[in-house]
Amino acid sequence: MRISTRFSDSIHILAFIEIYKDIKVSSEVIASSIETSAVVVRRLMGNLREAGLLDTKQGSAEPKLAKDPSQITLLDVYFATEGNKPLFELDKKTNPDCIVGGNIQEVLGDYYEQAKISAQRKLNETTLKDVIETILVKQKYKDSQK
Amino acid sequence: MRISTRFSDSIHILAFIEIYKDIKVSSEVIASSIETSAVVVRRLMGNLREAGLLDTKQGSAEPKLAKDPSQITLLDVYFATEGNKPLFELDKKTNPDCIVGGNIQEVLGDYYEQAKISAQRKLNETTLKDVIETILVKQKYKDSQK
DNA sequence: CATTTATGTAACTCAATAAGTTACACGAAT
DNA sequence: ATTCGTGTAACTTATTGAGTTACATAAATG
Repeated sequence: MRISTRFSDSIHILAFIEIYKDIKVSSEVIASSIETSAVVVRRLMGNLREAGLLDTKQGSAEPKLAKDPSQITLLDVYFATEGNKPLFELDKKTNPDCIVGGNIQEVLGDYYEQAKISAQRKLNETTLKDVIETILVKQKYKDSQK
Repeated sequence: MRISTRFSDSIHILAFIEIYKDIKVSSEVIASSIETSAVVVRRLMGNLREAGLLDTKQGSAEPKLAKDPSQITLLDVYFATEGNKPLFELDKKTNPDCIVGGNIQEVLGDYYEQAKISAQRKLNETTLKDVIETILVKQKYKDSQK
């Protein structure tokens, strides 16, 4: 299983907006930090807006977090970008006339759900505030090494 | 993130082999339970063999589990099929000259690792024996409803 | 208030990858 | 010896995420 870079990129976007909240921040500028295109950034910002995590206004380069960073968890961002997609893929169909094929999907589905919930619970323990603080601490250390 | 059907299919294969251990089981037969092709099944069986979970012999339709079903966890199968691929994708590169871009990969990597371990721990709690038993119980219930 | 700047979004291309197919060498069973 | 089955390489196809182009519309600016 693999979670696409959309998730990482969305966290990146939110962290960037919060850290640089005092200056103008266009999708172009954010894109250059992620090293992707501005359109991709805008698309992701659209998801974050729909999820109620971000406020944006067309035409104005002034995105704002819709909540305090301490109230946004990685799980919130996960749902905003990945929705309710399953973490583990089940087959579309297996042979219903076979004992194994006829039952395994349901059985595995239950176990997968447990593993997924477990991962999500962990993501829910970390807030955007934690991420930002850790980024700033790391940067401070780098600066002190120069 | 999404784990491919290879994982589900591999568990399916192992469960099938164990349940039908008294009769001849060719890749063709297993494929018809999964509703896929025999070559795909053989490829997966190759992975399981490499991981030390399955014994197969070229030419003979008699695959055997290499361990007792109670000693094979879903995590073992996970590693056999998915290896050590990350659960969450990080960007290949972000702008090192930006405070956010220069630090976020390392920061997120740490949090991702925690979530991944959490999911894996859950997968490690379930054995092939559990899966097989649950399949058989479900089947028994279905049969009793006829 | 006209011009510039920026967002929001649709439509398309491109690349990566999982799944499925064909082909065939080689081992095992009969 | 012939048939059956595995192991594997090489190819095709489908899906999907990422990136691009284009443009309508909203806000900022001088």
